[in-house]
Amino acid sequence: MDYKKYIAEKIKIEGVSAEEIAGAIAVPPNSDMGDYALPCFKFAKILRQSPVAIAQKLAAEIQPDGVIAEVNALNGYLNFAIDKAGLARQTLADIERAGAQYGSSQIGAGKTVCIDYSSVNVAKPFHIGHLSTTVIGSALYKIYSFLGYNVVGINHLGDYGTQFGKLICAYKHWGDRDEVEKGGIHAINELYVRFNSEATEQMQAEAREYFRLIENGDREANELFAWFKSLTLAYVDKIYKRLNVKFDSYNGESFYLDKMQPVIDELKEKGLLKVSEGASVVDLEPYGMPPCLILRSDGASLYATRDLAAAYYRKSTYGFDKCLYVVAYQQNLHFKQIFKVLELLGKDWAKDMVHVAYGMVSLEDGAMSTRNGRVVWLEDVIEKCVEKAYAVIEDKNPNLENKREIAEKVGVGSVIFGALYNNKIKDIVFSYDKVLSFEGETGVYCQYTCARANSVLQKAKGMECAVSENLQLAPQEYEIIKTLSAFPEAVKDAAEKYEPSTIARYAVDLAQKFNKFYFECKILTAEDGCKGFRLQLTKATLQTMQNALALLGIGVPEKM
RNA sequence: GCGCCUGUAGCUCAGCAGGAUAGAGCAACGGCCUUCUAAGCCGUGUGUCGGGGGUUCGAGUCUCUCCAGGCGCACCA
Repeated sequence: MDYKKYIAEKIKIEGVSAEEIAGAIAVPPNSDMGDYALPCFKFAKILRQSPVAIAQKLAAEIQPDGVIAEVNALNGYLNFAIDKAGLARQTLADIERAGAQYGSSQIGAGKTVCIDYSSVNVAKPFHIGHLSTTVIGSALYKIYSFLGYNVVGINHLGDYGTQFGKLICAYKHWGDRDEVEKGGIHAINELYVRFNSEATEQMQAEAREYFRLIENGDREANELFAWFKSLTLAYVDKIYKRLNVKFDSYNGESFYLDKMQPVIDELKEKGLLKVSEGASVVDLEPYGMPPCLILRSDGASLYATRDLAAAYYRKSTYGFDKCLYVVAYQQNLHFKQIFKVLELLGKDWAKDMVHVAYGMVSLEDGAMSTRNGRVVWLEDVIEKCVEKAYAVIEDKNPNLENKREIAEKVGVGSVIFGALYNNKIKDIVFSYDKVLSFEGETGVYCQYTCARANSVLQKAKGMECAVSENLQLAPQEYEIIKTLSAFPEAVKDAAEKYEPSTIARYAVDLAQKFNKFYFECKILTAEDGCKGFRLQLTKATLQTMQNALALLGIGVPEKM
């Protein structure tokens, strides 16, 4: 139920619509002032009365009913307290009925969203710099699906470029089939790194030739390249499985090679393509941007060309209503240019393209650098977190069954949660101290809260679960109810802002409120009617927490 | 130089399309396990919300300007 709307309809102010009033309604800073408030200051001019007088007058006009329990005027604010027991019954019933679907909706029914995320490069192992795009994109995938959208997850593979000529060259000189087969992506990456530090002029020339061979369909070169690609995919797939991430398409850059010409032709037809300094560009000067490079002076395509072709393909194949690119903010300009070019091409769907930009990851001693070996591999981070989780279980709960399985959920959850907890635009300085911290505002804290709730519910099996007729809510209970009832809104908010951290923050908030309740109100030893309510409250909290964490790709162990 | 982003407690960050005394976690110190998992709970302290103008009844939130940091700005992706 939309309380703001309900309250707004009760308030009559001449010349002000119910919608405007609903929009003005805020939440008081302190819950003992009420649940909703209408500041009356802006009506003072229209009504030619003081805000204090307006609030008092309105308070006298509104009769409490089954929904609004109390109306008060205070310092120019009109405060509303809603019927707590009513909200509690409604919320618990909603959660009971919807279960794992609580918080979902059908607002996206019939609409399609494409999300481009993770987009790994062939032959490059995952490092922590790839974590943000992967988990943010994945969370958005789950959030939009939850809201009823048809979602297409796209891993826009970096599988085209001169670096693959270098890679083949390096392999031909120094590589060994068995070693690469055994070492997988790290072995390939070593070859590439070695090429960059040791390659002679002669080899550089060879590399260019190999790249040309790939492009011209040479069998051996393409077989080698396909092999490197499959090794890469096998490697990332393992990580994706652990992180609960999936894709519907792995169409990468090379997929669009034969799809660029129509775009280039159209740019020419529409007179958008100009030759400048030998290259073909779209002039964006009138829009305050540098030109968008479409073809190099040697005629080769560029990043932008392939991205335009990909946008065309996605629009025609999926008919998206929205197309998201989860890519770091370094590429702000690139996407602004691409979107502008689409607009100039007359594509009205250019407005549906969104660059979901996020901050950069660096290390405490500066930027990451594969060359200097200053990298933190994602698999190492995950492994360390899982090990730490296992050690903590060994220490605190050594008799648990499935310790490995639980440690996996806790460790992986911790990695994901850490990457999603702050606003995505913030830069991150990676530190093991931080990811390995399992206290406070962490994923582990949320999971632990669930384990507590689960444990109570286990012990309550077979107990009477009825809620008493004259339900009186303790403040701690009401705080939880309010938070639970706000979950659907939090999900929508996260989707609108492309901001999964909203969900992560929500989960911590709910956990904090539950833990306070858990500590201050006994559940199992409460009186019958009260106990029934508290058990349902516990169950609803657990369910909502599971739903929230699931949207982030985080699992919840029953015990830990 | 131009453009975009960031600047809130010692540290890491929240702050709902401006609203009532600015909040969490970490770190520090002090309490709480013979009673529902102490990966927890409670308490103590700190803020020129980067600086300065402006709009407004009201600005951390909007606007202008300055400062600091990050990123980007033609043939890489």
